Order: sequence, then structure tokens, then C-alpha cells
Amino acid sequence: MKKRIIIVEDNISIREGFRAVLETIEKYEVVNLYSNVEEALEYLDQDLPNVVLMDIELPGMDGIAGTIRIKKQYPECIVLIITVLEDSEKVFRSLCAGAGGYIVKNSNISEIVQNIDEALAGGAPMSLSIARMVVQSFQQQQNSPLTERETEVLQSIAVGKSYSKIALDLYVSKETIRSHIKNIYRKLEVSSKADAIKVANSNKWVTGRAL
Amino acid sequence: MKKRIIIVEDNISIREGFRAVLETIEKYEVVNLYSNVEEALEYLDQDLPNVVLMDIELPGMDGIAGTIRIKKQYPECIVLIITVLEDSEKVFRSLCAGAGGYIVKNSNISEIVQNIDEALAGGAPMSLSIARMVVQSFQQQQNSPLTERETEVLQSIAVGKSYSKIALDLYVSKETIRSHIKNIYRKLEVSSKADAIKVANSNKWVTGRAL
DNA sequence: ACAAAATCCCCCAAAATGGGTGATTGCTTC
DNA sequence: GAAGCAATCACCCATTTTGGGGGATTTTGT
Repeated sequence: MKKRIIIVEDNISIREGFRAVLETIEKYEVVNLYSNVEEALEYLDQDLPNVVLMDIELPGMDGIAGTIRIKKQYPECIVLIITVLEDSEKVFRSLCAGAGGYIVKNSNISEIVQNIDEALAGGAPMSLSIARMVVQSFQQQQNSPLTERETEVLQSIAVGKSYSKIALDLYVSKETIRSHIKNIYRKLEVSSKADAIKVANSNKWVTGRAL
Repeated sequence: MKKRIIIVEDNISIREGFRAVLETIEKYEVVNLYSNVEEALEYLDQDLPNVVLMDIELPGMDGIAGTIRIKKQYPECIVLIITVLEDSEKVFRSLCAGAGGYIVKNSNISEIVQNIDEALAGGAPMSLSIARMVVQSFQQQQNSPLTERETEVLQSIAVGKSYSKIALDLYVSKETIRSHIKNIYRKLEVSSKADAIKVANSNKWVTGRAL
């Protein structure tokens, strides 16, 4: 069974370039090409693609919003983002939206085919630098101004615990937690939970993730 | 300049196997072998490794704790986890600890070398299935019992915002937020922010990450 | 037309929060 | 040994937040 592919890309030469490349591959079938997400969504029920190659910068709805819509209708469908630049913000938002991987625009045939096959095989094709970004997103920063204990407290704050609950969990008095919080606020120059979480999160002094 | 490598692995045949393989490669130098983390840490200042191949299951201190120690002393040092099984819990904890990638135990020579070179080049070597796990960790679950709006509200709760702040951000009344919260609590069968975050986080109905 | 979702309002009491001003005990570091 | 930091705990105070009731209206999708 041929894998059904659609391409959503506003630049005609890139769009046709990908088509030309993919049509030489026996196991793929390029069922349709679109220059915007809106149109692609309209014909999704007919196209029933296994793979969508999606540009991220598009007129109207962008590729990230498009990915969300497609995954909502067809969770099994694999969306691969076509990109030139590797903007960390966009990478993470794409992944959250359900993108299965990244294809660099000026890849050669074998790289493209390899990426698509990898995605179909259940992998997450992406360049070294994107993989690094993703892995680094898990890693905590070392040079935090906070002490270990303070980090521990802030981490608890970040998962919504109250001072009392944290005190119980760490086997200390509620007042101790309050002291730590005061010190944290002073060091981070904030004066509320939300701000502290925001600062610590953006500097990756806490994991942000409940593990 | 040869890349200095140490191996921390309690199974002698795997340890010697890796050594034998790596010693055939001109650009690597296996400076030492250890059967436990404690010993490896002791000689870290002499060994000054560029790469550590670290088993995850070890007597005494485990590979994850070891990774944390090593990265604390030498953040530039790349720790690659040697593993047979791909336990999602361990994978994420390793990455948070600072691991640079995963090497499967029964890899062949070229795969191992490729993985190490990839790590040294700034990539994040890992198998298809691990890459998929990592990418999926970014993706939200589709079958959430919460509506879009409720998810939005819970997401805000998860980053520490107060009802008032959320109301401002979403341009609605505080009472509306309260209504949503009540519905969220009812659906998730909880009765506090912390519990709601915990449930939503473990089911990945919210991102958990401040993007 | 019906159900679900989203919006808003009031009451109430308990809990949590933020800011202040302290103190004591250890452990490094100079 | 003094100075500094980390971690612990205490009490005061006012304000905000939260959670649980009770409603209500409007919009939206099917």
C-alpha cells in the first residue's frame, strides 16, 4: 500500500520540488499540494494522508495551528514540519502541536526519504541541532542563584502545592517554607508564585515537568 | 587530540566488550574502566574524560545519580547511557540528569562510534523508540475530558496564576474562571489546584512546561 | 430543539499568601 | 575567631485566594 502524502507549502518551487522528489519514490503517492492550511483542511477527508509535509510560515493559519487541527481529526496522521531555520520557540510549539519531526528544506532526496521512513517507522526524525535542543529542554541549569533547598521548595510551588503541603512533604515547619519563599522572591526579584515560576522556568532552574 | 573515554559498567563482559571495540578506533582513548560510580568519581580529576559511557543499573549509586555528580563537576563532559531496556521513567530522569544520549548495549561497532561522534558533534544520539518517547512527551493527549477552555484555564493554574490573573488574561470575569475550575474539579474528581495539576499532568492534558 | 459549553452573579468561611522583624544552629571561608 | 550563608523556626498583620454552595444567561454545535 502506497503511503499517501500531502504537502502544505506556500512557496511554489519548494512545493513542486518536494513533489518531484517524492513522486520518484515507488512507495509514496503525493495525493495533493496546497499553498495554505485552510485549503488542505477542507480536503482532508478526501486526501486521507498518511503523512503531511507542512511548512511553518504560511499565509493565514500557520503550520502549528494547522498541525493541531489535523492531529485533532486524524491523530494517526504524521505531520512533518518543513523548515529552514531552527527557532527553538517554534520547534517546541510544533512538537506540542503533535509534529512528528523536522525536515530541512534543502535536504537531498535520500535524506528526505529517510526522514519520512523514519517517521513512519515510529521515530522522530530531526537534525542534530534540534535533537540537542529537545534533549537540553530536559536538563536543568547549573548556575541557579537558588540553593538546593530553595530549588526544592520552588519545584513544589511549581506543581501547585501549598506552603503547608510542602512543609509536610519536607518535614519542616510551614514558617521555614515561608522563609525559603521570601529568600527565593528576593533572589529572583519577584513577589508572587506565578512570577517566581515564570522566572525559574524560563531559566530552567526547575524542571517544569512533574516527574 | 584523542577523545578520552571512561566506561562505568558492572558487567565485565559488556565493559571489556566496549573497551575492545573503542580501542580499535584511532580517535578514542579509553582511559579507565570502572564497575561502579563511586570509584569513577574518585578518579574523575585524573581521568578528565570527554565522554563517559554509563550503565544505568549499578550496585551502589545508580547511573542517574552518577550522571548528576559528573555533570556537576564537569558540565562539558558528555555522559552516554548504556542500556538494554528503554524504560520511559529512566529515560526522562537520565535526560534531566544531563545525559547526552542513549547507546543500546548490543550495538555493533559502527553504531557505537556513530553514536559517540554524534554526541561529540552536539547531537543527541538515541534510538528511534527513545526519540519517539521524548517527542511524545511534548505532545498533549487528545482524549481529555476537559473542554478547550477548561484546558486553557487549567494550564494557567499549572503555571501558578491566580483566578484573578487568569480572568484578566482571558478577558472574562473571575466568576467565570471559578465556574470552569468547579467543572474541572468535578471532571477530574479532585478538590485542589495541586491535585488537578497532578492528574492533568500525569495524563498529559496540559503541557506542564511553560512555553 | 436539545445538550453542552461558556459566561456571569452572590454568599460564606477557611486557607493561603506576602511583608515585616526577628532568632538559632551549623558549616565554610577568610 | 569573625563574617557569611544556609537552613531552621516564630509571631504579627492585612489582604487575597480558594473551595463549596446556590443560581442564571447566552452561545454553540448537532
